[in-house]
Amino acid sequence: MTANSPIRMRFAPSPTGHLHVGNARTALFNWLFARQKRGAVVLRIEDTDVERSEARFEDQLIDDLKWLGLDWDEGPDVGGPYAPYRQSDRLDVYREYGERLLDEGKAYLCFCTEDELQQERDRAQAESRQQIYSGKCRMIDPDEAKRRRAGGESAAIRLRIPEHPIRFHDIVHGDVEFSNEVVSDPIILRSNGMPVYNYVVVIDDALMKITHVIRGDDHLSNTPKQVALYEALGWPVPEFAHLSTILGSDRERLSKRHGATSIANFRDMGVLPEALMNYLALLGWAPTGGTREIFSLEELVKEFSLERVTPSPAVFDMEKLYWLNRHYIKQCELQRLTFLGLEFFAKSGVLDRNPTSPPNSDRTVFVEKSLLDWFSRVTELFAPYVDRLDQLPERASPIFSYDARAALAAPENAEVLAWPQTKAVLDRFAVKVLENESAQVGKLSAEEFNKIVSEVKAETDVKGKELFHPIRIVVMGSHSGPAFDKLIPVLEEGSRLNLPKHVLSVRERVEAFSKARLG
RNA sequence: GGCGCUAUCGUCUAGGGGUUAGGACGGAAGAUUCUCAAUCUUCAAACCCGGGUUCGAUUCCCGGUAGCGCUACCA
Repeated sequence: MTANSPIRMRFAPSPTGHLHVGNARTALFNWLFARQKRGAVVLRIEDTDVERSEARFEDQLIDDLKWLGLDWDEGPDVGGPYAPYRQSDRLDVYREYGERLLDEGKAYLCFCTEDELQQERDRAQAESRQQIYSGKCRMIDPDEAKRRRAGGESAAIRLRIPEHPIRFHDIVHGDVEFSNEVVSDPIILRSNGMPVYNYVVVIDDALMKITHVIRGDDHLSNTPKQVALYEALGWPVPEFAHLSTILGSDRERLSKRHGATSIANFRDMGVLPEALMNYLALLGWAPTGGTREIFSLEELVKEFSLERVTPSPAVFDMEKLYWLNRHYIKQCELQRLTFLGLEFFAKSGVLDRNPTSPPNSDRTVFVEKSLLDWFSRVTELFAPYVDRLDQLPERASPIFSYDARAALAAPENAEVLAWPQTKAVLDRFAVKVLENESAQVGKLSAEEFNKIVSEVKAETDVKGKELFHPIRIVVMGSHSGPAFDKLIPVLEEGSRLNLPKHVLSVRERVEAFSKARLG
């Protein structure tokens, strides 16, 4: 690796589903390193596994990556000097180099059948020996082998592993050495002509001039095979950085069993991309000093360092992600938060999706200005209370579904309702609201409401929570909730809007409550 | 089984031959608020085990143990 060659990184997911958090972290670290070093980022689609790869997953992957705020300089969607960037479009290249290795004697044809190989492995297993390929076909004369292949015998191409230990450097793990005794001659091209992962990565990384390979440490044990390939081809070996595994709370590899693991899951839960990225950066990396926790993508680009990446596996902690998400929700510009929240309100049914909205825009809800303004105030009111945006409709439910009977019956309200002063407060409050002219038309202002409260206070001589709790139960159905100043106007305006389900005004709430209370 | 990687509070981590082993999430307590949340303050909580090396190891070395990974004509 020449020291002054431009830094080139790659992110190489398989299109087998939505982007997983582990892969997202790998993508992030690659991206951070590249952007910091002013290097290039390549997106390459590894679809040599025909069984599991699907074209539509490629689009999902790209959407997920973009949602996270990542971008790339070369890739199947944007092109670039080393195109194509999809492995299924590069099969000729792999075959060409396979033949070259064969001609140079660095690789050989293997005629063993899968059954034979399986038996070999079983025997090795039974005798508790190393399960490596016996090398049976290593000695076949190359010319004879070619004749057999030409004659129709099916053959795979295997790389010859050299007779010396294989060493390489890893930025996070240091020097790593594998004895050649324990690494099998790997198949690089299957008998059906399809290349194998450990081979194509090397060909592609080398041809695409990748200088630093950052990937999950599940590839660490594969690296010696790859290093042997670079050497066989006479190509420079890149720098490696193997990132630790992300574990679930049971210390097992994070999987669907652990709940949300794909980027799409987090997006659908209303986790902000900046929160996810910040969290992922902290999984395995810490800044100098180790005390700062909040980082934007731009700040990470400045601070990030591969040398400071921890080699030990990390347990994914949802609570800490939520903490960051709460932080970013509070930071979030209200307009953006409102649009994000609208999705979830629409999903919960308190808001109609505009039937005239374009068919492919199910992630965007179109609403008229008055509705938008009102929802932005609802969002402002309740967003500080949620871990994730999908909890917004639930938190805001006192606005949308008011149930006087339930409020009277709720065990958590029982104590407040039983206070001796409560009856007087309730009575006076009801009278005041009902006789208020603004309240009659759903236009009670915060000021007028406060005036009513002070009058109730003066007339009943009840103050503090003995005063506020009963009133809050009437208005919200619960003795805890947001401040009245902001809540009252939201209720009043909501009652005048054309929503799928009518929002009750303060007066309507008082009427319903009195009716339920007094029979 | 073989090989490899890893090992600091419950979790993410800082640190590093001599420290009161630091921060954050979560937990507990208190302050504040009409309430909840938020906020602020305080508290509890860790160097896997055993051998070396050393005046001194949590830190360096070796071994053990445990977890994870690889051991495919998967990626």
